[in-house]
Amino acid sequence: METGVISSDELVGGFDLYLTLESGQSYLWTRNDGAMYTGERTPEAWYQTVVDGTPIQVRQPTGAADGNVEWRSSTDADPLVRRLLRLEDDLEAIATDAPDDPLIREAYTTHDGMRLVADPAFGTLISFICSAQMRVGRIHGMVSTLAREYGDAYALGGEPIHAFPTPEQLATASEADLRDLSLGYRAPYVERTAEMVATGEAHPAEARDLEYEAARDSLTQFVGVGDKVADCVLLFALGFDEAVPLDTWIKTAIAEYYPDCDRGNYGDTSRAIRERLGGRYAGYAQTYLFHHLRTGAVDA
DNA sequence: ATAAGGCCTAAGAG
DNA sequence: ACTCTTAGGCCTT
Repeated sequence: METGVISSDELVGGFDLYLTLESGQSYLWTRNDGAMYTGERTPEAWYQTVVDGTPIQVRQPTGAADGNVEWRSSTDADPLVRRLLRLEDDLEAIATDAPDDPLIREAYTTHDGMRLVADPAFGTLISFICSAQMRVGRIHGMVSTLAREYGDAYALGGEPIHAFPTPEQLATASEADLRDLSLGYRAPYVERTAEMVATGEAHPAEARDLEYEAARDSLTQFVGVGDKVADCVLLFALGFDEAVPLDTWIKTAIAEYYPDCDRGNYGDTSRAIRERLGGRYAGYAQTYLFHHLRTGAVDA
C-alpha cells in the first residue's frame, strides 16, 4: 500500500473533503465507517472509491477547509486524487469571480472549500438516473447497492471496497433484478442505459467533445435521462463547469430570487440563469446555491 | 412544441 | 400508529 499527503498550502482557496463528497454531487464514494449523508462530520473516517481498477482512500484529519489531505492506495494515486477532487482548481479565483449577488456570496462564504468533483462518466450517468425523485441518502444507498451486487471488490487494508460496476457487469442485471434492489420505476431506465453503453451503441464520455448544449442533447439519448440529469453528468463528470442543472431547489431559487430568469422552458431558463450565475463557472455557483438551500443555511 | 398523468419507494410531516 | 406528501424527473400520450 502506498500513502501520501497533499499539503493544504497547495490548495488555493481551501478544500473541504466532507462538503465536497457529501453535498449530493457524487454518489460513487463510501465511507469506511459506513455512515454517509447522515450530516455528521467524521474527520478520522476514510472516504473510499475505485477508479479504473485503482482503489483509493482519502481523508482530511483536521476536518476543516485549511487541512491537509491524506490518501492511501494500491499505487501512487496522487495525480488521481488531484483529478477526482479537482484539487488544482483555483477556488479562490472562482469564488472571487462569482457574480456579486448577496445569495451567491453567502453560499460561497458559508460552505468555504467545497469543490466540484470529476467523477467517472458511466457511474455518474447511472447515479443521476437513480436520483429522480429521491433524497440524497437513498440515492447513495441505491448506488452502493449496485456496486455491492455487480461491481468488483477491492481491498485496501480492512473492509472490501466495491467498484461501481462496468457497463458490461451492470447490463447483466434484468429489470426484475433492479426492482428487487428497490430502484422502482428507474429499474428499466438503468437496465436499458447500461445495455446501450455495454453494446457500444453510445457512451456518455462521447459528449465531452461537443459544444455544451449539443452535449446536453446528446446525453438525453440514454433512457431515463432528461435535461436535468444530462446537466448533472456534464457538470460532475464531463468538465462542463457552465452546466446548471435545473432541479427543484434551483427552480425554487429562481422563483424567489431570480424570477426574470424563468423563461417557461428548460433551455431558455437554463441560458438565463447560466448568465446570471456567471457564465463559465455557473455550475460552480449552482452547486454552492443548491447546497446552501438544501441544508437550510440560507439567512432568511 | 407544450401540458397532463403515471410511476416505485421510503423517510418525514401532520 | 396511520395516512399523506414529497424527494435534485422522465416517459408517454
